[in-house]
Amino acid sequence: MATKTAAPKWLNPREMKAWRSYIIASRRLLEALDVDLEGHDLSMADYEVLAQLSDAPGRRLRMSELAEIAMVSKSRLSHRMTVMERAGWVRREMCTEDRRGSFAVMTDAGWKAIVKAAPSHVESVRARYLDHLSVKDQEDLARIFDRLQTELRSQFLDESSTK
Amino acid sequence: MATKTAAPKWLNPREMKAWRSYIIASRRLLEALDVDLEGHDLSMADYEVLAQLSDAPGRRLRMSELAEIAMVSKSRLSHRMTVMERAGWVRREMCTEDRRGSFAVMTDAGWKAIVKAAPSHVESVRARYLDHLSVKDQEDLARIFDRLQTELRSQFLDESSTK
DNA sequence: AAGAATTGGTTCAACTTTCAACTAGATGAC
DNA sequence: GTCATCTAGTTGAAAGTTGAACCAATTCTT
Repeated sequence: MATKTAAPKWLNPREMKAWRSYIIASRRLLEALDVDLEGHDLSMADYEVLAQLSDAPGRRLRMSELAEIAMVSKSRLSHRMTVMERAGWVRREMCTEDRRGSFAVMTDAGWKAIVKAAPSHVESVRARYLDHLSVKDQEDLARIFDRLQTELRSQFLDESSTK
Repeated sequence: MATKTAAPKWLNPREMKAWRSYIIASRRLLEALDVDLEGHDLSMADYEVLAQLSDAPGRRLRMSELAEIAMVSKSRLSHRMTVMERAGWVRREMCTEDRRGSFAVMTDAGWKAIVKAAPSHVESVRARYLDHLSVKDQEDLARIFDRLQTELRSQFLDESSTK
């Protein structure tokens, strides 16, 4: 791992603040958002799965694709699907083109559930996060975290190829 | 819940970007940091517990205090402690002043483990996060997330009093 | 066209987290 | 002092998550 200039071992106060305040606020924020969703019997992760599915054409997606865009493991998606299937929000359908595969399909009840939950979730994102940011803050954060994401992805690709 | 001006129901593109890029990058970041720590048989949560404990005078803290500052539930701390106790990193000690209570105490082995893990974790925080931020970014993030945390805490206090 | 390697998805077992119940000691009211 | 209430911490069961093993279908190689 080549570093341009040898980085000091520990974090200086500025770095420390940038790190700690981010990590602590994020924990609290995620926690608050999760609590806010509880009223709809949803976790953030399940919400994300349903939201992605509801956005897909025909409200159906291949399992792996859904896992990918909702950022959950295949195994986890499989488990959550059986739970949400029991709740009547989704169902699985055989995939005829590739008979290993299956589709996750959102039911009407699932659609109703997400349509019902969405406004309150959005309100919650506002109240917990966006409302405390200026327009400039929002733009800064978008820029910063976009870059971060790009870097992380390229690191990930590097690591999985060289390893 | 009084809003100054009625907020539109959905997020505009700028808000959406500020939200999505933050949440996605954060997920990836946390994931990467956790993977980096795996080599030391630690999760971020356990690392945090040990780090806080190692900072405490005498490397000992009351269980509830440790739970508080490491941001984990009492129950969870209790369970993790028994795991880490088995690993020989910590031990519990009776508290004589308040005989309901107990102390979490870091052992020498635990101290060695955290001292060994810390530099690589710091390096990981740099490589995954700090290195991609300008000094200005760092200052902005510190300011933004500090404010966020303050707001979230005051919301939390409000909600638990009025509820 | 046969076998090897890959992919899509599920399942099992181990482990972690949560929630509610519980024990035991401390505190407060009267 | 005694009864109620509160607090510290643990426990056990249920639910959630992970990762490896697995099955079946597909694709690649030759």
